[in-house]
Parts: sequence; C-alpha cells; structure tokens
Amino acid sequence: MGKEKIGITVEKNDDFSEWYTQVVLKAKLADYAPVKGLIVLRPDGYSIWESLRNTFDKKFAKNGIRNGFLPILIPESLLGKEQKHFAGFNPEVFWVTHSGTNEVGDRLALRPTSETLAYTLYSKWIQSWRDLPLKINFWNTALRAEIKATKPFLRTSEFLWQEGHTVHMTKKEAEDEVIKILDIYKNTVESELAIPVTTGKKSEKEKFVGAEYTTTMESIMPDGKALQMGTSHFLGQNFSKPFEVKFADKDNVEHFAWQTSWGVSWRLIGAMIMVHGDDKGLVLPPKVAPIQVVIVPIYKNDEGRETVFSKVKEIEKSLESKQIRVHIDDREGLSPGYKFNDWEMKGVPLRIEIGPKDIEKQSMVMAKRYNLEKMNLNFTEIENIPSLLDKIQNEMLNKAQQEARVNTIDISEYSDFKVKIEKGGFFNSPWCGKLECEDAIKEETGAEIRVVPFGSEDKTQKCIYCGEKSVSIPVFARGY
RNA sequence: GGGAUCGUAGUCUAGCUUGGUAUGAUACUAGUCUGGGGGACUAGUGGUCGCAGGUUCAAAUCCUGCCGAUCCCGCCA
Repeated sequence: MGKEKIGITVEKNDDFSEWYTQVVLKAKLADYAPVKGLIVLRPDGYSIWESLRNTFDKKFAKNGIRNGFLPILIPESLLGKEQKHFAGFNPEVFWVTHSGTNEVGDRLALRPTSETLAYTLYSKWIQSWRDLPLKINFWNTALRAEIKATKPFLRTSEFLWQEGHTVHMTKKEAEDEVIKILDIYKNTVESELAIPVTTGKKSEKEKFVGAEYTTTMESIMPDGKALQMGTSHFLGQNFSKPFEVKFADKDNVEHFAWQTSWGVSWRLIGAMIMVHGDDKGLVLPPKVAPIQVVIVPIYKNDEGRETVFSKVKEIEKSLESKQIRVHIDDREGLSPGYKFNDWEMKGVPLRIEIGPKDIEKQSMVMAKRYNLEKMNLNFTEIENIPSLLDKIQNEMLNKAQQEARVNTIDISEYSDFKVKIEKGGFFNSPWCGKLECEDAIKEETGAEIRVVPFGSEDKTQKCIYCGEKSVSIPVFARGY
C-alpha cells in the first residue's frame, strides 16, 4: 500500500515509456479522450501552454507578427492545389463527407496544416508591394490521423500549435525571416523550458513537403531518441505560384512573392516532461510552472494552526507582491508527508514547510524540486526567492545541456556507428550529401539525419557510409 | 500496415479454463484521534464487468463483430 500505488510506479531509467505516460496522467497535465489518439488538456497542462504562448506572442509582436484565426475546414480542391504537399499529407487527413444527412460535394478536410487556406486568402489581400511584408500567426489545432503509436503530447491526432505564415518581396527577406523565427524558437525553448536544442537544416529527404528547405531545432531525449521541437520553412515560390500570391512592384511589374511558414506544438510540453522529470514525477522549470512556490503548513492543534497560518499568509502576500505564483496547501486531514510527495509529483519548483518549530526559530524549510535538496531559510531570506527561482531555471538548463553533451558523440566509423546507435544518442558523422547513403543508413540502423547543424559544412572528411568526400557533418539519431 | 498483450467502481485488481446475482486494496464521504516524508480507527457511498449482437433457463465468464489502451516493427509532420 501507500508509496508504490499512489506515485509513479516505475523508474525513469527502467521503463521510460510507461514512466512518461504515468507522469502525464498522475501530474494531471492531460487525460485520454474517448476517441483514439485524442487527449484532453487539464488546467495544469493548459497553463504551461498558455505560458509558452504568452512568451511567443511577445516575441512575435516585437518582430511585427500579428495573430489571426483560420477556420478548421478546408475544401479538398484547395488542399490538393500544391501536389507534393497534398501527397505528403493525404494519408493522414480526416475528411468531413456529410453536413447533416446530406453528402457534401467537395469533401472538407479537417486542417492538417493551413498553408493552402491561408494562401488563398493571402492572394486576395496582397496586390501591391505596399502590402508586404505580411506576417500573420495562427494559434489553433491541426488534425492528422495517427493510426498507431499515439502518445500524449508527442503524437496525437489533434494537437495544439501555432502556425505562422509570412509573405515577402524578396527571397533574402523571406530567408532572413526563417532564421529570425528559428532564433525565437531556440531562445524561448532554452530560456523558458530549459531544454537545449540543436538548430540547422533538414536534409532534402526530411524537409517539409512543399518547402524549398526546412530549418529545424532538435533535442535529445533521455532515452537517446531525437525529438523535433519546431520547424521554420522557406517555401520559396512553391506556394505563391499555384496560389497566385503576387504583388505589383514599384516599377509596376508583377512578381510572385516569397513565403515562409513555421510552427511549434504542445510537443514542447512532452519534451519538458521527458527531459526534466524524475522517479518522483514531473519537474517544472520555474518560468512555466503554474505554481512556483507551494507552502505546506504543519500544525498539531487549532492554536498551532492559527500561529502557523498567520505567518504563512504573510509569506504568501510577500511572495505575491514579487509576482511569484504561490499556493498554500491548506487541505485538512492529509499528512505533511503525503503533501510533500503530492507536490513533488506535480513538479512544483519550490516547497516551503512551516511548522511550530520554524516559527520559534524564525525560519522555514525550503525544498528544491529539481535536485530534492532541503535547506533552512531565515524568514528574512524570502526576499531572495525570485533570484532563487532564476537560479533553479539556469541550473536546470545547465544540467540538461550537460546530459545532451554526454549523449552527443563524433563517429566516423560505420561499424562503430551501427553498434552504438543501439544505445541511442546524437551522432555527428560525416556525410557525402547523397540520398542513397542517407537511405541506406536509415535502412540498416534506423537512424536518420535529424539536422544538418549550421556551420557543419566540412569537405575534408569521408562519408561514413560510402567513404566519398563529405559535404557536412549532420546529426544522425533515431527519432520519435 | 504487420505482430503481441490487454479492457471489471475515480485508480489498481480477484473471479474467466469448469457459466449461477463481483473479490480485495486504494481513492471518496462523515466522525474521532493524528500531523516535520505517502497516519490510525469506525461507519458509509460508489459497478450498464469497454460497446453491440449471439448461444443458454442463466453470461464478467463461451462465440462473433466493433471501440479503446499499451508495447515492438514499418510509415509519416
């Protein structure tokens, strides 16, 4: 009874997949919906998403991007307009075939992504160079039928995300935008979620269908697999031509515009759970934690309760005045030990314990979630809590960076590669740039090119597969 | 798409082979005691046995179909 049944019943290192699912459910971030592949976000899960959304919105706004909203239904005739794009998505599109009892003529897709819809509108909205650049972001959900292998946050048939779509006069301006967005993604994920990412380009084989090229950020998970954290695509004129997104330039000559699209999803929450969680459950980075400090009052009787609570309320007020999200656990009838474990499962970054002993000494016990360290703090040190939270945030990033570094290795011998890939990890291995080698490596080892990091061009080495001259040193890994 | 396992109260679970009105724990409610790492006792509440058919006097149990979950392989934003 007790311990084993209530908390997380498996160890992270022992059964990673089961551990992940238990943390999601038991920390009350999400639950399963009655339809396959769909999940329900609970307030603690949604709160993390809102926090990320707010951060992104501020950064997008600073970059001249505004939010809009697009409908969820897209007619088949529209979705099929860019053929490669359509062929890529077709197998996983949900179709609406009826309205009421009537069959609809042109089937309606539940959006797997909105390029085709957005650009139909864009072609109406853009006529002159004065209308450019046009930069709009959409917070919505995308639907892609996942027949198998669904996993909360990581792979679901409907997921929350943002999709940004920008239009530019010049190729260069569009390409600069692609990189600006990728930078926003990278610094937000690193500073808010404390997860290090590797940025670069996808290979031709792995790029977004319909894009000229795809830039990506990839992170390594504790089980050695790679997770795509977000992508920013340079669409070139691949969509502006079929959708006639054109503008009249200053010299009154009509040009097709240059476009970008980019997105991150709630998969980021999944990554955060995997990277930081431990055997006791979730560990939240302070910046996105719905509750940053939880106070557990301890008392024996009514008088004790009163003394303790007046102090606890005082601390709450003081923390709130410092913009800290604080919660007092005043649930009756639960032992302090139970509450400690409960808040640890939910990942609250800091816990304060205050009982009669502490009041006497004018101090309190403070426990840090991420390393389970406990210490005694004088009441006067409450002033330092905001900087302590910042410090925790940094230390969590450092720790994750260190782990990522350990699991990233340079390998140039294919025999070595084949053996070590079984344990997972990011492998920096030289590549000749040919699809045949990429395919063969995938076929033989299950590893694929996750990202060709910026600055990894290197013509001095030999391709790990064919031995010919290399063009770059991509990151190979098995992915989610 | 191929393979394997599974579905009984909020959660976990016994019962299924050999059909006969569902077991236990935990959670929940009330009360008393308790309270610094998952507390104790007492009394309660809670079930279309995943759904739909079939066989039978009788189905959680046997048969068929469907829905859902987990894992491995394949495929993919």
